[in-house]
Amino acid sequence: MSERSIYTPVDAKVSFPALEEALIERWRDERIFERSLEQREGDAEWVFYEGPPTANGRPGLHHVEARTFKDFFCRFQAMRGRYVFRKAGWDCHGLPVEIEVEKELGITEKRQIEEEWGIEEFVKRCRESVQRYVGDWDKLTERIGFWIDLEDAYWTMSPEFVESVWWILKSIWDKGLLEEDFKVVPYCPRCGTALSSHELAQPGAYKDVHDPSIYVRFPLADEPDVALLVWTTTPWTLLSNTLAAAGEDIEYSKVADPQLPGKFLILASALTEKVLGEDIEVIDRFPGKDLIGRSYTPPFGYVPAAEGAHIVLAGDFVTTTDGSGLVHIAPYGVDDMTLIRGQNLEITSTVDASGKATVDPFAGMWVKDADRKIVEDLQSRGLMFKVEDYLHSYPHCWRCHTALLYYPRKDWYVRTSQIRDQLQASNEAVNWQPPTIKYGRFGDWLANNVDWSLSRDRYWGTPLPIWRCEQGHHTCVGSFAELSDLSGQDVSGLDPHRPYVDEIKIDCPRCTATAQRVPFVIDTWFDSGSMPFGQWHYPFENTGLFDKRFPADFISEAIDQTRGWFYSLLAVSTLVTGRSSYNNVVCLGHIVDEDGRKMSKSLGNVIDPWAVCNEQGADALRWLMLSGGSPWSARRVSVSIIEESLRKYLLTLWNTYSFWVTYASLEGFDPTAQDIPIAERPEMDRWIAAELDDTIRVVTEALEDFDATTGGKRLDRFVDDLSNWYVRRSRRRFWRSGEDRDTQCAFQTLWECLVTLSQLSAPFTPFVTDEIYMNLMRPVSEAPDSVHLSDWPVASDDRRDDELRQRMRLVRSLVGLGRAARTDAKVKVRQPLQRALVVIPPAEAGLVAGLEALVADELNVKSVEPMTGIGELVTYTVKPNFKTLGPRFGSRMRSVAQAIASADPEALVDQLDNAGSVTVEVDGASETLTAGDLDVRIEGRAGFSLAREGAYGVALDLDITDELRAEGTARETIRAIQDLRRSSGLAVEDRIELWITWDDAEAGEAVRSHWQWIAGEVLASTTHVGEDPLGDTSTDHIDTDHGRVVIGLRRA
RNA sequence: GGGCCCAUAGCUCAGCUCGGUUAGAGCGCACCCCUGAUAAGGGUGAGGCCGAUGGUUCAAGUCCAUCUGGGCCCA
Repeated sequence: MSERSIYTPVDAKVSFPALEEALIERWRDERIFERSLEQREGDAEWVFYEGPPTANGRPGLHHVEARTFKDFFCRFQAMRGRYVFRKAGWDCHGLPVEIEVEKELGITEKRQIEEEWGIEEFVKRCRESVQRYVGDWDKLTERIGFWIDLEDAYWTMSPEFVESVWWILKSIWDKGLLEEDFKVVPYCPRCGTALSSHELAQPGAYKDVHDPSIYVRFPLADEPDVALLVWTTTPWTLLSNTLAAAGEDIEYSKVADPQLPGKFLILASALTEKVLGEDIEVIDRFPGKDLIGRSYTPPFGYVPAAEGAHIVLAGDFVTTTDGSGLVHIAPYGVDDMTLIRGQNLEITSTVDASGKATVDPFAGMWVKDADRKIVEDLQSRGLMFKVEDYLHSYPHCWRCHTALLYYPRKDWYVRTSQIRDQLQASNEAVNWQPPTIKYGRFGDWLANNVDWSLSRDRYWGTPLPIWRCEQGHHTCVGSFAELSDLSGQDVSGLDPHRPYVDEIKIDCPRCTATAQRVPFVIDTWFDSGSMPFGQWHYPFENTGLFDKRFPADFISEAIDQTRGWFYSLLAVSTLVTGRSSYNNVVCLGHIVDEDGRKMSKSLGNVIDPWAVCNEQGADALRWLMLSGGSPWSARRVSVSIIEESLRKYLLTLWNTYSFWVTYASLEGFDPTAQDIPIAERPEMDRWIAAELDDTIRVVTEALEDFDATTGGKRLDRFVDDLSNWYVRRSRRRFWRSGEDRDTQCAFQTLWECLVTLSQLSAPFTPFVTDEIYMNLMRPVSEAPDSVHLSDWPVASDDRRDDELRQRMRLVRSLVGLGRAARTDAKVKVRQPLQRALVVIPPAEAGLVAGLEALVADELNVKSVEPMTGIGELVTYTVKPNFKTLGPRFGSRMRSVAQAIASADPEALVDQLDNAGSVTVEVDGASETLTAGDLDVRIEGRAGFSLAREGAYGVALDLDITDELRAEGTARETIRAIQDLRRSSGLAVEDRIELWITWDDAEAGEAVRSHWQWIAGEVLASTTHVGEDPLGDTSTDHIDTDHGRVVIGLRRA
């Protein structure tokens, strides 16, 4: 290494994990994140909202995915000059937390909480539970380079956050949209609470289960020999059978009961065969409306006989896809409840809140257990027609996996269905990524919006701030100050959770009776949906900050949040402000394993993010997430896929960087010493600069558009161009003397590319890019202390050169053809050849001008010449260009194609070359076609080896003269010496003493005649031509075309 | 039962918005090359009736319909 080196030597065998950890230290020590914010203070804000995770478990790979995307766009916008405030947040409340604590305490039934532990202790443990893993989250967040303010995170359990939620609820109350109502809700009997519809939308909620499928006889009251054949899969609901429903437009049949001679059954005609088999004696057929209003005898007597009960009603939900076309109605279904209400009937429930039957002889039995008893009971009374097994998908509690019951309860609702239009209007203003979700999954959800079931009969949550007096008056409290006023005591220091808040009594403002808080807490999704307000304790504090940072420019979560956070955010802010709280949302797919299966502990296919960070590094993981395929489709992740992402991009980038630093150190190059304008640099430099410029344009546009993949793909291609074409072609330019202007251009160009590339890649792979940027920029005094403090690169017309890019594309495809020709002829590149003959359409011939030397060098030929006398070597095919001719000729296209096919191709090509256009006869009319209308292709004539593609071709002159063969031998010798240098452990800049002998005169002549060249290439300062190597040298030999050559060398 | 997404090389995925007659990458595989980035790098090649069937069109991987298989969501 030169003493003049100003760059830190680069280890080609880099350990990315170690490098990343060192950078985390540096960023922390030098406050890089804080400074990245400080330097943008006062600039236009770009607002990000963090969807708060529940930190009561360790973060997994899917969390890394979401956090990578969040970080990515924020970093990009920050480099673009925006002030991007990033406040972390934690979702603290809710059933998941309670379940976790229940497990810890060994609680299996809800009542144990109050009876055995007490609410105070239980809630205290919930609070501890959500704090337990925050340290793990913080560590991983830092490790993957997610820059977010963890110090000043919002916690949904903080009194300030709770107060903001109260304020929101009060404003909804004031609009008359917060009400108590009787509704059928999915209810978890184990957790003892109703579940919201978006809790039902959680992954894993629906599971296939086996239930009994039973057909029961409901004898008609006035015709006891005839029974309605009623179908249900929940026998326990028969205990409170209230009504039956039929489809008005469905045809029904009266058939002989195959089990009871002399009796009859009624069921839908379409289902008779399915239910009864083939031997059916049909007595009568009639439309469903004939059944409406008829009375029947219910299977049980628990529901009191009343006017309007136990009759058949019309139900538009009745279908003939399953069952019998006759549906039993009990208050355990949404449709059911509507019918029962319509009859003004009392609701009779035979099941209690823990899912146990309340009527003898079934009292105390868990309903699913009671099913069997009920079936037996019906059988003994001759009412049971048939019992089958029914496999269907049924909702379960997403946390405790208990099968849910649909249960009528009094609960508190937010009347979101009344503002459905507003919700849809809010959504209208949101930009969704991918766009299909906007009117698809999410739009449908809004269009079918149902009221938000808000209250939860639980302990750990934001308490519903509604106080009820003995008269039944309700008072909604919107702040702690208001509660202090109403209660006559200062509650400002109070923990606003159960059980403390339950002890605060107020005087009812309407009747002065004592009022007590209703015992509910609220759906935790309402908390997270309130974070735009709650994170600032709005409107009690920070109103200025809120105004500046509402709505968000960007949020991102996985697709399962469509009905979770994406909905709760939109709904809460629409309720409060009338608009959406986010403008852009990037929706991510799930992480699945290599085989497309979900990652789960039971399958043992979970990838631990820490293991990946320690083995491959966070950059590799981030790069894969951001650049590998559509983010919203399920993403297959495996260790080998991550390793591939590492090798393909990061290592190539690193090698290129390492190459530059190695030679810049050797040559003592200073990128700031001299600035040669782009226009004055060689074509190769102008080409890569043009590619760089295009990359800036494409990446910037893609990232502005929330499209990480397109940006990543462009960077990937640029790195490939840079490493595998620019550096490969320019290598020698880096090892001449430092004064040479061409060398200066090369160093400068590659330096610029690497610096800009490090900036463009910085949001993707923040670690390695900072390492590269810093080492390259260190000599530049005014450079910022991190790539993340630098400004995003701007495209420039100085660098832009689309024509040069096109020319290089052409050259590279000619080189590819030349290589194919060599492979075909089995002549290795090391053997020089005299000529390459190229075929290019005349219109494009000019494009190659000036780049022939490049092609020649790459193909190791002495010259590149246009092929003449082509006619003898190739045949032409001329095809129509359908893209231009199709629209012009429409249905006549077929005739045009025929005319072209039947014309003589050589003549057409001649005409084109001479006149620039051709004339063909189409259906009697003359049509003029230009070069663009025709697609000319060539084929090699038989017996001549030619690599060709479309209208391009390359042929090689395979005549190897003695001279060429000698040069090939010399080259072979050089390669062998270089090999020996390396295997002897010499450094690239070491000079050597070289011995060389041979046992063949021709080989000797080949070596002698190229001796200067050989010695120069291998840095031989002392040479012994024709002498046997001494004993202490490294030796090797090569078998050339001529004969054996022996070489020996040692450090000079 | 309804809605949405997906189906392209052995594997992982582009391309489909806006139809054009020769469908692209990477991995893997075969063969080969390069050697002053070297426990790296590169090239060439084989490998596809673009899930199936109909339809629209001069022309369909691309648009439409139906179906099959997989996934997600809802009832």
